[in-house]
Amino acid sequence: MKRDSLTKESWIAAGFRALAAQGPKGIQIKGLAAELQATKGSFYWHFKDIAAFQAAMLDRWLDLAVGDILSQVAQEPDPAKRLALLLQEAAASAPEDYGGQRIETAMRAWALADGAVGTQLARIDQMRLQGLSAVLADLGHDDPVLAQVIYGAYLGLDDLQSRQRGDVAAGLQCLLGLLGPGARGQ
Amino acid sequence: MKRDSLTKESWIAAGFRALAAQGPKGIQIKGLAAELQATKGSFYWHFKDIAAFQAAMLDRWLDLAVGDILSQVAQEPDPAKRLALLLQEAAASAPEDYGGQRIETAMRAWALADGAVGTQLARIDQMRLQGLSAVLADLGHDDPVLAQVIYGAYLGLDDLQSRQRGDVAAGLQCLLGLLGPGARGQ
DNA sequence: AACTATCCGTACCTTTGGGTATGGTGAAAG
DNA sequence: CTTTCACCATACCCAAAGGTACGGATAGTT
Repeated sequence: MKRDSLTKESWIAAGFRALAAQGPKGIQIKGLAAELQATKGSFYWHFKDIAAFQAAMLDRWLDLAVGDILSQVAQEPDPAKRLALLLQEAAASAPEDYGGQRIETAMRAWALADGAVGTQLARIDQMRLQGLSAVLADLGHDDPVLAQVIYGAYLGLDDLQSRQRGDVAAGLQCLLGLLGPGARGQ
Repeated sequence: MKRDSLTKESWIAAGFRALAAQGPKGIQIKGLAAELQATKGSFYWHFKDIAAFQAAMLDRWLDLAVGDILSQVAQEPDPAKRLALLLQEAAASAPEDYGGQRIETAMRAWALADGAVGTQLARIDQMRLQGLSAVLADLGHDDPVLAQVIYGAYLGLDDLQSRQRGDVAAGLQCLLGLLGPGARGQ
């Protein structure tokens, strides 16, 4: 292998960075190549076309978004601490090389304009909701809508506070306070 | 005036419809002209260029998103009913000619990729949050974060449930239930 | 009837981005 | 030293989209 050769991962990471910075229109070969100081020749060596590249990004995204978070959380014995750990892990953003904090919102925006992205997003949301529902059930909350409310509030707060003042942690703390003393695992 | 002549509003409405259906990339002259059964000649008669068209959409959007909703809500004497009325008006989607239910999410996605849209969205969010905060203050909730939580939950639920099962109304009902009996104005 | 302003269709230019073909370069194997 | 293969640069084609110039059609005006 040559010393300075790029990998699929290099291109995928650049794709996430461009998506986070410029939206879906940022995912274009010439732009990514410029940032990687390469040309389209390299891109078409690693990927058949743009569609294949997008599919690779979606595969990678599932790892970044869910990964082994849920299994890690499941190992925490105390239900209340499980909830806190879950929300903490959810707030942990992707690595800076992969778009950092803004990648979550950017992917959700991309999902609106592309069916394949939407399908993958539906899978990820469903996994997260299932994990959150399980934790809430252990805390005695059996309303299936509650998980959607908490997760939805997290998503909405993240979107809101990218333009308004405030921080997501305080919002979630406020919401958990409404659930009663039993849920505040600290 | 000729009998079948298009107006600025015709193009703007078509722009919102295309945005709601295909995302920001749907806003392109040829496509809009095809739906209006016209050509680019008409577009460039009504608008200087794409940037001017986008600016006109943003102006129109502020009317659609806020309009006289807040002043209408302010005329309701009962604070609890004010909250219910506010959330009800928020759930009322834009006219179908202007993208209907999906336009809100589509605009928020567009805001991520375009600074001017983001600025206008910040204005709209700020007006809505101020109105919601005022109603909540009348109900005795003085936590300034609470308005962000409720509004954020509404936004997040709307996004979530476009791909998952559930309805926004049930989610908001669940959230308001946590606020205590005083807030359930029905 | 002639004139004018409004409104829009058509033809054309230019840029941009996806995609392909092909040749070149360095590292490692023989 | 030569061959091979992984990796990439260059040049080119093509389709699509923004933008411009100009002419034609229609309604109202004088």
